[in-house]
Amino acid sequence: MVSKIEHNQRTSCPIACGLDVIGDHWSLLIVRDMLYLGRHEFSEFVSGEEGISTNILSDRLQKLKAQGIIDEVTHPHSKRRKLYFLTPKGRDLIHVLMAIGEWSLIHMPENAKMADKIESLLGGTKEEFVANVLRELDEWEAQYVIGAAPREAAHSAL
Amino acid sequence: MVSKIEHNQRTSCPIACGLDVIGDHWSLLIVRDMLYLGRHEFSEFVSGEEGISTNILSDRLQKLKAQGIIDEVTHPHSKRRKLYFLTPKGRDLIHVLMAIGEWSLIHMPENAKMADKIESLLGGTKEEFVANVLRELDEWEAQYVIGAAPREAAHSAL
DNA sequence: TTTTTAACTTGCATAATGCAAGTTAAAGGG
DNA sequence: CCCTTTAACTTGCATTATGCAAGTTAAAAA
Repeated sequence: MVSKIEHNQRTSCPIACGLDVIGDHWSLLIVRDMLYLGRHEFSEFVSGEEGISTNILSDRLQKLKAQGIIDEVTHPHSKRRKLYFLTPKGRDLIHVLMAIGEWSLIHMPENAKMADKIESLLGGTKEEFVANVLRELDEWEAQYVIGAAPREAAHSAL
Repeated sequence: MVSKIEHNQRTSCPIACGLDVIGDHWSLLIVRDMLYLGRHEFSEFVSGEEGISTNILSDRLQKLKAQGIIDEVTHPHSKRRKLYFLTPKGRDLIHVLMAIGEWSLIHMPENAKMADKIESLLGGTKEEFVANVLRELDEWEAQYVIGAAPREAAHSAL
């Protein structure tokens, strides 16, 4: 697979294509931060407990933006701060993250435990959980992202 | 995240835990080969169009086995050949692969196209597709893996 | 017995990562 | 206005992972 820098697909396989974009250790953790943990700023990602270093974070944010997975606006209170948020394409990664989380909880229960923040969102069914997460994002975006209309899930195919 | 060699968890987050095990470029492609493409031998993985090199393949097979995601038996026709197959834990990664594939087909349609082999398995609903894939694996295992009873999916939680 | 072949190793060059220490420009405070 | 702080990056450099080609080993085939 080699360099994710160039984002040149090696194969037309959907799985290989997807992995070329999100198949590294940090990208999906950043998406997780935005999706589940309410993080939106550079400093919030840095202070996550996995300890990403600033050069890698900077690099990944750039690549995720280039791929249309995230976007950014300047913080309303300060021009030197940025607020990152998921595009519809990025939001749809929730299904990938759910699958990974579910797999870990089932097959590595001794290691994996749910964060309190996430557990509190667990209302009932998986669908309700997804809806809760996306609604939270909508509310946040309505407040911070200018001109952001409530988004609808793109999901339907396959 | 650093070394996947030591498999030491950095976090109890299910997503981070999962990514520690399968969050590299090659592991999920190997699982894909076994799950969707009917590949079971070292040489078959090597000849895949993504072009994994033999040292990496050797390393990943070892790690996947150590994680209980795959297992191996010696080929019935030859003691120097091995047949690799997915454990129930490995099979359950089908949900992760489905999510990634689906995401790619929706959000990167210009790059991602389904393999013929996979397309032919697409009967109707997603559930039927999963069932078809798993049934194929059962049939293969019944033939090659001694003492392998038909497995049932572990999926239910979350 | 000699030659193939499958499945690995090994060595070495290149690329990606981690870590610490800058850098730059906006905010805030006096 | 000037000095300090801070957010978001860069840069340099050591460490680690990856890619590639060339072995190695032991079982099969000829």
